[in-house]
Amino acid sequence: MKIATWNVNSLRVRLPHVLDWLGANHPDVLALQETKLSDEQFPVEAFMAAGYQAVYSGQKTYNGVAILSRQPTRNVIHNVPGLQDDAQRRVLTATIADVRVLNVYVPNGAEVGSVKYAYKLGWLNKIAGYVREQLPRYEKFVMLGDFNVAPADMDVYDPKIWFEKILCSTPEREAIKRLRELGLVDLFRQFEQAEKSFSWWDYRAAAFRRNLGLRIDIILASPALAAVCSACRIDKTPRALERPSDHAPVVAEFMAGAQ
DNA sequence: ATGGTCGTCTAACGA
Repeated sequence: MKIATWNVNSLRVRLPHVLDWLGANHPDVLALQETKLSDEQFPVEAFMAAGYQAVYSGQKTYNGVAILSRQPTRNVIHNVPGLQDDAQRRVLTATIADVRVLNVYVPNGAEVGSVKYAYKLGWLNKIAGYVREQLPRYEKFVMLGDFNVAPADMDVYDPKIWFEKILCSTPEREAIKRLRELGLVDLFRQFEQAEKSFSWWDYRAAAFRRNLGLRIDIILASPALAAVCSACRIDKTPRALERPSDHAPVVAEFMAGAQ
């Protein structure tokens, strides 16, 4: 089984890239963030033709998450306790085969100390409460998406520049640490990885060409699922295409038994 | 160099 996450920064613009990537990689599950589409505009047919079902929680212009899967999705949840009244569509939960999937688009936070930063920390706290309550119910649980947090200095091209800046501040990193303390495992760090492995590069200043990036797209798994994970990698290929998303997909593979 | 680039819509704003 192969499970992936990708912030596409507008599914309308990136649909050709996503379809090409599905064809080349045939993941069982692909969690998307920043679709920026209302539900009526979601390209269900294009994915169906590619062999994928889709569930989605969208809004116009901003945010929007979706889960694509080869097998049917069950028990789809669009809301989280404490975030029911949040108009921002940032979370989607569904079961595929025997895996409970929680797709998140964590708020960016704009700047440390801002109103958006407070919203981000509150949002992370509520999601952690949801995970604490849900995780014991599922042996195979995966929380993945754009976390908008680089968990450690090794996930940042220049930790001095980013010291206590947004995406790297101590309270944000502690929020991620708390998720790990609930038992979730950062699959990427279970394996030997190249130094300076990142999943997001700013569009500006030729950041991708210079590999000035951060690892903010993350796949966290329950212990039972982490135990059968055989690989986790970032696929930089689509970031090098014409008119790319600013994020690259992250892919985790699981040995039979997670099928 | 306190900028730079995208995507949303066509003015700023969010990332």
